[in-house]
Amino acid sequence: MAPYDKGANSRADRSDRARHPNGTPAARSAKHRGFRAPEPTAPRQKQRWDAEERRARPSSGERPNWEPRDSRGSRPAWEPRGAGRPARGDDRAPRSFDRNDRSPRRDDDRAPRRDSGDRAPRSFDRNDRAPRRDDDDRPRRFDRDDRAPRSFDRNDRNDRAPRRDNDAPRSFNRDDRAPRSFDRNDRAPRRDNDAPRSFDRNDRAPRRDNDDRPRRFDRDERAPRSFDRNDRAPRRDNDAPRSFNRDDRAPRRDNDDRPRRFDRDDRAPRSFDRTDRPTERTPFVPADDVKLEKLQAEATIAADVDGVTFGDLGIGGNISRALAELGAASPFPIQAATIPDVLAGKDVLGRGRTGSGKTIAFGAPLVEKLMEHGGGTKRKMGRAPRALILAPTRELALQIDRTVQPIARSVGLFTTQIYGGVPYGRQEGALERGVDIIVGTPGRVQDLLNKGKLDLSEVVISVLDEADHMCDLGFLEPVQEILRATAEVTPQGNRAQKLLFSATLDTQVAALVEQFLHEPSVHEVAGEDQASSTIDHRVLVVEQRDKDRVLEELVAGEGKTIVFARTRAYAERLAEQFEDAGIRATSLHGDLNQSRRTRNLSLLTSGRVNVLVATDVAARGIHVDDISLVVQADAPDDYKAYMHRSGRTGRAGKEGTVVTIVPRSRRRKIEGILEHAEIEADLVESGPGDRILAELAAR
DNA sequence: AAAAAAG
Repeated sequence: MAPYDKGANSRADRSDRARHPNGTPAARSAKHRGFRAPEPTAPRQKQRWDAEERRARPSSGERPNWEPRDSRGSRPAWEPRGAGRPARGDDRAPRSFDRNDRSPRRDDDRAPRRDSGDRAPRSFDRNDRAPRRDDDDRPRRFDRDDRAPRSFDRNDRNDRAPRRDNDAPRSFNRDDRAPRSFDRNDRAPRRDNDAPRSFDRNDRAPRRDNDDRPRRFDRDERAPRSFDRNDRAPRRDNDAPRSFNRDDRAPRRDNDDRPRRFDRDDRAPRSFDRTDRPTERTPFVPADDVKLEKLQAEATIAADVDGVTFGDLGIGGNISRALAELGAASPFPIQAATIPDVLAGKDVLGRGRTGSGKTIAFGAPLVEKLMEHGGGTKRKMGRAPRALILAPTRELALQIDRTVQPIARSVGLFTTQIYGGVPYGRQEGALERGVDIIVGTPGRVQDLLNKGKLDLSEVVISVLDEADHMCDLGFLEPVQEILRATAEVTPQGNRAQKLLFSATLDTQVAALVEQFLHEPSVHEVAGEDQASSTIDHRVLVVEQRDKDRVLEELVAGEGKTIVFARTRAYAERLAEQFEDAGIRATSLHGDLNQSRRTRNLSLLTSGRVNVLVATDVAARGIHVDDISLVVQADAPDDYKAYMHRSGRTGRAGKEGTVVTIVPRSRRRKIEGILEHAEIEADLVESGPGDRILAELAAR
């Protein structure tokens, strides 16, 4: 579709549906995007500002579409903006499409993040960068934050009893590990840095407690690991194997905590699993009896990375500076854990929730690696790409490119997005001109591959984000075909690399691992579980006939809310119902054309609407700052879905609430999911008008 | 069973 261009968009949009009544103007106006800079300081004000601006402006471009969705929509004032996009800043949006999409991105979001300060700077850059997409960058920062929280608590956990967990896949228990931190210091030598390391990390995030929770039980168990650790002093683990015995984890939580700490150090020792890592590296053992779920992995504790710099990990100066601009001044645990192995040419499995720095964990070393072996072909017209990054949704692919592109550009490499729903022209043109890194979704990549427009024979590094999801029916075959089309060895004769990342990486990836990976190292970050977090989980048992009214009361609050529905039709219906009720809401699902999807997501990130009703297309990886409430209008299919959906809130150590609505008949199912996810939540019967609804909505 | 991913 024409959608691309802005102008086009507008037209397209209308056609799409007029659904959105909001009337919104699209004007995200520059401000948002452009603005990012300000963020730190006073984000909110800006938003308001935006709103005003929007109203003021006529919309030129974008928004036109919106128009009032149907009649009904008389949109509240807010929407009226219709602003168009003016040039500049926001404008970015206009730019390309893709970009645009991105637009939504972040800026806004990020802003909040931590250091604002830092970011600020970037902002400017952005402009310059223009070319690139820049935006992306920023986002990262945030991520960082999120993670942070973890830390300390850990110890506490010990007490907790051993959870069971195991079962569950959760495997990761990250949390548990939490403890780590501090210890680290003790450890002394640790990497060089150690000294330095300090806790900064901590700062980041205080990690949250979360950890704790989950961890609870297990922790203890894990303890064992520890031992070894000590020995290791030097850590860095890399070598050492971060230890992880994920398996151990099983118990997950608990253990972690405590142990972790030690472990870290020890880890090395630990060995069992990983231990060797390098050497031994246990072959990823999938399954076996235990479900793979728990892949064993070496765990990295936040403390371990204190004081470590990207340079220490082997990342060059240009890339390190690009990362700093993105807000990643120093590596997060998952990055410190995987970067060395990726640079060493190994296949890597990384478990880390999005926003925990996963994108940089594979993006930075990928670019560094390309520089190494790539050399000469750089910038040659028509050169074939040498790296490929696949994601399950277009929005996630765009988000990843926003981060990877600036990193690549810092060393003269180019990325291009290859995803569906948009015209082929731009993508084919980029391929003809020659690019170094492809970031996209399976469908379009496979399409261009079969059309002979995309040559993957020189791809020596392939990344699968949300890898477990990429192994689902429907995704697996295209992914296998794509990976088969990539190179087996590098020009230097080394094995081409495959990197698999996901917050819920489990044995589901066994098929791909066995077919395409060679002795992969497995990494995870202790105490980083999704479960762990500052998220308050609630389950409301509601009569089917009262469901819609209950939902309306829940989303009536001021905070940003994402409502997950099982089907596209229900998501659309709820969005319309909310709008009719005077609530600024929009939707995101596969029935919308890409320009609309991009726009609607940006409406939420920019604050033009505070309720987004989506299908699971928005469950994984999407970063939107400050989501205070996640409502599951329909219970998730499994614990993974629960973890990914709930992970949209509680980021950066902020408070977050997840409310799941279930009919009485689904009580058992949701209880099973919560247990599997190692999340504790009380089930409460509720109905329209209950005070609890207003209380949850007010957060 | 649904959703996502090519059109």
